[in-house]
Amino acid sequence: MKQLIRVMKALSDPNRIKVMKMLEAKPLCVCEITEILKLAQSTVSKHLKILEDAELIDSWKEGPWVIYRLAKNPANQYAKTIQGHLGEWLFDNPEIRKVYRQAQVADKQKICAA
Amino acid sequence: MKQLIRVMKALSDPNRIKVMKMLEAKPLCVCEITEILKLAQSTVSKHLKILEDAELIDSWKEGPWVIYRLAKNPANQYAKTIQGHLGEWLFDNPEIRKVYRQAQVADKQKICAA
DNA sequence: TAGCTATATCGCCATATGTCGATATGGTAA
DNA sequence: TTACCATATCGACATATGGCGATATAGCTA
Repeated sequence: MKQLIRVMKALSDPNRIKVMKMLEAKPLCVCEITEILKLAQSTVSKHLKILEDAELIDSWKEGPWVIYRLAKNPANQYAKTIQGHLGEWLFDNPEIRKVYRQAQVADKQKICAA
Repeated sequence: MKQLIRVMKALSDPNRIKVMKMLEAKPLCVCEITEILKLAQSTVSKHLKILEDAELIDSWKEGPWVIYRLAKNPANQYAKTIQGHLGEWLFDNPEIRKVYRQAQVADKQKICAA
């Protein structure tokens, strides 16, 4: 039950939902997500940890960045199922469409190390 | 997005998850749920309101009782989808199995007006 | 080594949430 | 009407959550 609640809690926040939808566009580094959400970097880092703990996303290092993406085939069945549905949800939401489009064109070379 | 978050928040609490699974056994009145969860009646009432606001359950009056059941075909697509999955989840969880069995045999004639 | 960049963690604060007991509401029975 | 029962709402409390700025960590580059 803890695993299920972790997933539900993780998706109980609008900014974390936005992150999930942004990552559908493409994998992103923390500074890109921070720029799009207009939150403090520490806040974004915390959100990402919550999503990662729920197995909804995963990450790897790439040069100076930590890149996050939607988790591929999570062991957590709840994460896997809900993540699948999320992919079909919310595209009619203007706020979501906006961050999704921003994610599509995000360029870490330009955003980071400004 | 608010609707989705309402559903996710509603299912972010172990006692509310238990209520959902108990209602899979059969519709129950508030005093039966209160007895099984061993919580204050006011607490149970609040949990039920949260689940009902998310369209995961609905209710009707029947004699002295208010009976709650899993919502049939909720207009809220998120509620509908997640409710469907919940029906297949967590039966391997001992805590859930316990309250499920208690719900199956609950008898409001015996529990209420003790 | 020193300094810079990206990210994570820490400490704090305001608000949200889960819990309870007490009280209000609504219906039924005497 | 009065009394009682089931349920809902209220007010208070402790804990959880989301936000921030400051600081720590890790890797790269000069």
